Amino acid sequence: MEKIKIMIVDDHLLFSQSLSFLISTFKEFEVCGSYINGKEFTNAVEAENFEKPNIILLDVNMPIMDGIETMKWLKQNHPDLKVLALSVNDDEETIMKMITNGAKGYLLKDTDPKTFKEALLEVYNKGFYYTEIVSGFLINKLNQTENKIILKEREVEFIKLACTEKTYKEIADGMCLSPKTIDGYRENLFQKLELKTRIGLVLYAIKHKIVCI
Amino acid sequence: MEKIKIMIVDDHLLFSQSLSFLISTFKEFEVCGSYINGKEFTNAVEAENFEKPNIILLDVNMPIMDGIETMKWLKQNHPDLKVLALSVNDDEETIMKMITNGAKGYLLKDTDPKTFKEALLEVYNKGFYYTEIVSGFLINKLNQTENKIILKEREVEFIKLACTEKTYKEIADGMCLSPKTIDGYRENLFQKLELKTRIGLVLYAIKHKIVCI
DNA sequence: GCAAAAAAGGGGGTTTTTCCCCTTGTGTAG
DNA sequence: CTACACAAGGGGAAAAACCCCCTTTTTTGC
Repeated sequence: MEKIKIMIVDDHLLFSQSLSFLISTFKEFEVCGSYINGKEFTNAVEAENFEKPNIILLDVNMPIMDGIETMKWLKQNHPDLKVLALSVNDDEETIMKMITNGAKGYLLKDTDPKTFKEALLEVYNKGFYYTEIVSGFLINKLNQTENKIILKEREVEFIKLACTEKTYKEIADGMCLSPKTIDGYRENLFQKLELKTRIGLVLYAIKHKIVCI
Repeated sequence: MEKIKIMIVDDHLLFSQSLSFLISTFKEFEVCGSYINGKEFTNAVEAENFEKPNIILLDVNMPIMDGIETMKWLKQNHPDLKVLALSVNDDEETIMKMITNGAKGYLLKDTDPKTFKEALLEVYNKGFYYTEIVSGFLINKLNQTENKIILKEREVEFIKLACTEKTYKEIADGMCLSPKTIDGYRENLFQKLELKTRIGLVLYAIKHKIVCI
């Protein structure tokens, strides 16, 4: 019987190499490659001699090209490749981004090896594996009546500058706009995000990873 | 030849179990136990039938009782146990906290298995293993001429409130102080932390984990 | 294809908050 | 005795926040 081929994309070498050993103890699977970030992985996919794995284990937090970017790229270029996301992040936003970009499942790294193996088998056989946490999020996404907040590029730019010690005047200069326009951006965002002060905006930005500190 | 006994404390089951396999491929070592947080580990240490490992691999980010707390407990109760910290965090504060509390080394999880094995051997033989990143921090700690910033309890209280949408007047009410006293706290902190605005204070607080978001 | 709507940029003016400097009283530890 | 942290306050300038208003372009809905 031919083994199911697994590929690992994770920047934590200690983890990916160790995980290889764990997988090698499962008789149904074998690891056919591992990469330390999305860039290395996508480059490999583009190579001539690339042999498709059955499942890709994709980490979310990676340098250079992270899991979400990689997922987007795969959606565009190789939507047939099956990805099981593997991460420590359990926040809704990250999980939903991975799922909506085509990940077939999302496992936390504190999953026990038995469940992990089950997930691999399900992804291979049924095509997906959704844990309770993921399906929970999917359900209340449906009940949310599509009220998701979309920030425009220019707004994001403004938010990033608002998360510094700059005054609004300085921000205006930085964005080549009149301070009055900046005034408008602020008012708009305060209303849209239900905030009252710039402090709130900063907290919102950090919470939603618009800026990283 | 008797093998060197390794104990793993990490909440990421997938990682700790996988790491066990990796270690089992090293002929000099064997894993003699693993725990999913500091509490489980310290309980085990207290147990009658506890057999001391030669090296403890300790994760920093864990629920219930994290690496730093565990390190403090070990320093108090079992300073003879050798700990090699293993984490994804590479910020100076975390690393220094682990080292000053007695960790014999601090490895990042993106270390390659070869270096990892070297580190284990060095900790066992020489008693410590400091990577460049750690010794770098140690050196500029020495050059810092002990100017570390100590925040008083009341100041921390103020900072926490400053990281909300409250006005200074509301903060004053919350702390049962005059707004003018609050003014003093702010001025003091701005000078002490080299900040100019409340935004800066918020960013500082988040960066130094005074508040969590 | 055209109107309506939404997005992007700007203006004037007011109130509130923030920020900064400087002073005063009060315990208290050296 | 005095230096020092802590609490409180005054005055004033500068930002920030909050109003209502305007034009122009781009997008979108029949």
